[in-house]
Amino acid sequence: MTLAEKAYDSLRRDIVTGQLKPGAPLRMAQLSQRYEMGFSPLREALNRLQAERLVTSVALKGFSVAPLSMEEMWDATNTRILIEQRALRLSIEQGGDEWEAGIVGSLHALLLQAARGSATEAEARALEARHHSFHTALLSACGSGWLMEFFQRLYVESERYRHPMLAPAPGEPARDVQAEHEALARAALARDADLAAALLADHYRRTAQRVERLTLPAEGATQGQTAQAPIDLAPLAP
Amino acid sequence: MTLAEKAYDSLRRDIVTGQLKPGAPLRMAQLSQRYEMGFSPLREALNRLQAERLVTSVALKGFSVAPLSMEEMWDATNTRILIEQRALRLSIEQGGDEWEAGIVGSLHALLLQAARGSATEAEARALEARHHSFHTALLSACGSGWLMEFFQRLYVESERYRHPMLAPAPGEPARDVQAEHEALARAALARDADLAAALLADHYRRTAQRVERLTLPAEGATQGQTAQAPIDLAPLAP
DNA sequence: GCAATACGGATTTTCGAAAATCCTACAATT
DNA sequence: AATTGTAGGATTTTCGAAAATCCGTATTGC
Repeated sequence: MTLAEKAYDSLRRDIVTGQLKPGAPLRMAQLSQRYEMGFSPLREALNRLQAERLVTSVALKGFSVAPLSMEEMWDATNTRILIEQRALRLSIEQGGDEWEAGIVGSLHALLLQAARGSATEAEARALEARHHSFHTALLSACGSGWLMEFFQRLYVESERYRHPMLAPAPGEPARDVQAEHEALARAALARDADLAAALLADHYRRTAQRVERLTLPAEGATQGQTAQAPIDLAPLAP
Repeated sequence: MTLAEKAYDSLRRDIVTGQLKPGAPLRMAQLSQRYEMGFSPLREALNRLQAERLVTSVALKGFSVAPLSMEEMWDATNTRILIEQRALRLSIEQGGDEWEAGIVGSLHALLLQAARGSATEAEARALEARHHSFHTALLSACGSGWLMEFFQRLYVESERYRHPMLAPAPGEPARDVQAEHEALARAALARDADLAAALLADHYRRTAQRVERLTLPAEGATQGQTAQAPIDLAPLAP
């Protein structure tokens, strides 16, 4: 694995997990220290991330972490629903035994990890990985490289919004996400395209609504870190 | 404009117009000579293009122009129809005076340039630019950054397939593309979403079918440049 | 007093060479 | 004869410094 690839992975993770805050400027000298490498591999990674809209850049003024906003989140979830409903319907039409096995297997792995909890950093990462695998498995038989690519793009985007929300929120009704995943898998395996599509849309809208509820109270905070803002989307240096 | 941006534009154009053939390896030394710049800006551009799937790369083995194929083309057109139908419907719902003016204006400019022909290189480029502007104007009121981004991605992709097809083909029924554009604009301005969506899908499917007809005869050609293959999708050095 | 301009430090961008890696052809061994 | 091992050249990747650019400050001119 080349340094540029390492840089890409590290930066990507740090952006998605919010270690690098939305809007934060990314100075070459800082990054060079933080990741212990020269400018070249970093620039390479930053350019790829820019093309994926995880970072923005202005010529001769450098890079910064792409900002987040509620409008953008809703745009992403709506587009996500469009893309994934299509991919899901295609998969339900065309999927064979392998597709079904992939769903059953990845759902099982997801449920195991969910039962195990996501207290530690490592557990949270494992849960996220299996969540991603499950959603990928659902759509994997759609036969469209473009749909899959757009799905991946939007998945990462949604991860940025979901991440601060992993810890159980105070005063939020509990939600059994894994039950939703199970229902979704069942509908897909039963080849009930309409039901599966509806469940999928619901799943994402529910998540978006929760993100919105947990974020808006913190939105008022202008700049200085307010004492107990549960989620922080404000631009702030790393 | 930085060198990296120049490199990006040049490479992008040369790939889209087929000057750099699909599958052709992109050696740093060659590119450095061709575009008269060092490695750094080229690498930067190549990484951005890789994220956009216009070039592929293997670690330590370098970059090459992304290949084309009929399956990929159909995938791109189908996905395009999904994305653009949604964006068009949203625009028809939400578009105001500015949106209408944009359509009328860009259509007018497109028709003027089309009447002027596309014999020279410069004319062809102008026509392409106005074609792009028109399709962008149609969707511009959708209010979704993600839909617009995916639209742009797929537009470029389709351009790669359409480009060899600019010259009128022998033995092909003439097609009045601009009439299709006019009908599309009329339906959109009349706020007839269903008709507009249907015309849009038709427009793209027709184009895809034409590309397929003009390409398949040349598909048999294995490697060596066959004498008169009208379109060449085969990997070949620049 | 205010605007415009020039300077200095900080930052990005680019270059050219060094380091690391890959591929090919050839030789040695089984 | 086939396979493995090995040098050589070609190519990519990375570094560190030089060049170019930007931003804030201070200075000059009106």
